[in-house]
Amino acid sequence: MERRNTIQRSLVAAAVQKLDHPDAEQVYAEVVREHPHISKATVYRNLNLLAEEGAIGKVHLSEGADRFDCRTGKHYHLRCRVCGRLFDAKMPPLDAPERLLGGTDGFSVEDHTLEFIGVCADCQK
Amino acid sequence: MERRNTIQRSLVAAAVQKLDHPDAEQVYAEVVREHPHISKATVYRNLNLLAEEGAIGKVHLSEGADRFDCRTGKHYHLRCRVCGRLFDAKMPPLDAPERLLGGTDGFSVEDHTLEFIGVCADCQK
DNA sequence: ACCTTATTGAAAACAATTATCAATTAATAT
DNA sequence: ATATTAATTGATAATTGTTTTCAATAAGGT
Repeated sequence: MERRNTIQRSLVAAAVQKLDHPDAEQVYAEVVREHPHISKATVYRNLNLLAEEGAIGKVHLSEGADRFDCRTGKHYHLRCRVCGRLFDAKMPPLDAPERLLGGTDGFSVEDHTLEFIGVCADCQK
Repeated sequence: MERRNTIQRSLVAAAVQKLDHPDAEQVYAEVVREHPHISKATVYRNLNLLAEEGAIGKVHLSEGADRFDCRTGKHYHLRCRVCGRLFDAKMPPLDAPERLLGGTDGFSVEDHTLEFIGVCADCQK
């Protein structure tokens, strides 16, 4: 199952770089301009492949479609509940917040997600 | 639009009390035993109504269907990635974690979600 | 050029949820 | 009790976001 370099794959990767936290639909819209025959399934497939191999990040939110992120290091997001835009939080990842979990009966914490919800500067006007 | 007391609504509420963080499907399965003619749409509608009025909690996770919670106060959850079960975190809600967000360009934070992912005691065996 | 196999495109399948709408029913007034 | 009326229901269709299927295509090595 060695990976091959397809033009579709690099177009998808480039679109994630170019766009700001796009969802799959937006990536498709961007790629289809250069490559009008690409299938939506190919976009989804490649987004997932790229995310699996760590080339991009996949962000699951408390509302709406998944977003994709060219920043790959662990970081949190702020989601504007008005326009839906995502912003990178300028905040270091919490250091082992599971230590705050007093006595969780042998549950072994491997990861956590943290999402901030609010209204962005533009939408406050 | 004043709310009425229907038997369906109270059965849905009772099922959420009885079950442990069920999803809509599980609530339906429970209610349909007593009330075989209930529609799935009615279950979804009432879960959302109850959540809106604060009688139950609705939990959106990073995977799978939404869960419902008879505990209504703000608290976090641990999700077992093996069996999917949800556990209440014995941890006080973070106090204004948005203070850790240095300079977020006028974004006003109203809320946040925090979810722990790992493996529960049972699934570690 | 040839072979093997990953990848593609198109469409269907899928999962979770919401919308539609005529029929029913709870709460209120009569 | 009875009529009124608007919320609610049940059944189904529609939606949204995503994955699966599968025959056809194309990469990359030999």
